[in-house]
Amino acid sequence: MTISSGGVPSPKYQRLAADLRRRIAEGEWRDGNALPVETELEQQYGVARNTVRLAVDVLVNEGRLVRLQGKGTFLREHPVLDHRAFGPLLPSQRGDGLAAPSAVYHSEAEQAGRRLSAEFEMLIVRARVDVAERLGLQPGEAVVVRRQLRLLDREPYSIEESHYRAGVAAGTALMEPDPVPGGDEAVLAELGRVEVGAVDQLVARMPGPEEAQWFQGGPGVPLLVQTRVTYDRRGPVRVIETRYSADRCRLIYGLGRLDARVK
Amino acid sequence: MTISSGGVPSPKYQRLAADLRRRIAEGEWRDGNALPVETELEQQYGVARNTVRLAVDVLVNEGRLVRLQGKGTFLREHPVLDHRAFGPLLPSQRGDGLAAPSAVYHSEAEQAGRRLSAEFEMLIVRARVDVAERLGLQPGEAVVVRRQLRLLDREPYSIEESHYRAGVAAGTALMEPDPVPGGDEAVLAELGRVEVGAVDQLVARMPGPEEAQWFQGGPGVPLLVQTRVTYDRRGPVRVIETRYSADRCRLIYGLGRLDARVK
DNA sequence: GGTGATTTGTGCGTATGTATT
DNA sequence: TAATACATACGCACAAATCAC
Repeated sequence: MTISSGGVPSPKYQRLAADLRRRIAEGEWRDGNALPVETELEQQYGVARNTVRLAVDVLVNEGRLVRLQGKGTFLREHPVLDHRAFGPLLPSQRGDGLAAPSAVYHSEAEQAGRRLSAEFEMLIVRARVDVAERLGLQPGEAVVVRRQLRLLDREPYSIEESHYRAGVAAGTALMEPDPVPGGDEAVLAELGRVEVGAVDQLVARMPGPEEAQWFQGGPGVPLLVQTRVTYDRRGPVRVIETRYSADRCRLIYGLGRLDARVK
Repeated sequence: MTISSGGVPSPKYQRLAADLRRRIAEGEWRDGNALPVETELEQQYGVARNTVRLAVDVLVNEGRLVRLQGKGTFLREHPVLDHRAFGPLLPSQRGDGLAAPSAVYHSEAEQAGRRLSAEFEMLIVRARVDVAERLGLQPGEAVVVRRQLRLLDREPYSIEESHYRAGVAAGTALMEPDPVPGGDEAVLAELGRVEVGAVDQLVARMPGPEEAQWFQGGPGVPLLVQTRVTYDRRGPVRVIETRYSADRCRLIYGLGRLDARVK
């Protein structure tokens, strides 16, 4: 073991993990270069391959390393795209700070030199209990879910699902299995339901198996989940749940008066 | 193998993990009961102990299970406490929606029947590059960091760090190694620096080793990190970075007009 | 296009350590 | 103290994906 095993009586694989962290921080294996292969790490540290794998597992689950079968082990890349979830928009963008039509997403990405695309789905399902509660529905009542699967530079970025009470969507373009040009907000406005407020709830958690499969993030990449309930003067209008791959997204909220500096 | 290995040619440990997920979802091992011990799972599924551990590893890193040496393997508990990061406060609370004095935290916890405590530290350090940038400082300039380590029912909940430019804090109570009664906002107000706006940036990531040690969450529990830059009319005032253990916290933002329903 | 070498993935077995009960 | 249960560590073999030739 070339690792200082002096005062710290911790297990080998943990010391090994700590040493790899140090070497990463010091800049070995910059950019896209691979780490030494497992057999070489065995020899460098004089441990069994199993121990090497345990150590690398730790860093993988911290989101620092990615293993690719047949290729090697690499530093995880973190190309982030900011998304302004609320607040003053750039002059070139429409909206009052609350609504974030698809166009806003795309212009954010464009200005960062990235490309955002989306697939659309519409489905009618029984409301999840938490959705039903927020919309004031009976448990098990039907809701229309309009889903956008967003890709950033071809890679999974977010899943956005708008939940509408069936009665609201009935007979409108919201029942069509296609995105509404101008955004769902336009349809709501025609119905006289202009969203003037919202409550956002933010949580982070690890993806479940289906989510992990879609997001392709692998272990160590949490999801950032934003659950927005929008309101007009009559009450709740819709629930918008957006799940972001946390290594690709930062959510921005502009709050209060920002006349001085908008950053 | 009692698992249906029919159409799915995935590895044993992954099928085993999927089966454990199913059994968890179906309610075996409710409340605080332990899962079968590893040797029993070996026999139930007819695999090596190593394979059992690989499968359980998956669920541990998804945040679903916790392993306790000498005791067993258990479902992870998720007692969450909402924290209102912005928006209309309850009538019993002071504040304009922007500032969140410690008193607010405590009353939130109290109303949920939980108890929140905090330890305080003050330190003077060179500004991190991102903090320096946001405060408009030269790289490496000194900042005063006022840190609150918050515990919820005796368990680690959050780390909040306010970063002040040294020039701002000099000669004020902000240099004292104790919390300011009434909150740091009171001191800023005396200096004529009333915070009127803020920009929040939200990200989720896995904890580093020191963070993991403090939060005691183990693998599978991400952090939710809120980085707030507050502004008065002259410019940025301070950077407040708050790291939450994601399994114990939900952040709430009230946005726009919420006269109708405040939930 | 294919073949073999490389590299990580999966799976088995065994032994011993450490914390809890 | 003894038994239980997870943690650490070694070893081996073969599979699957990738890459260089």
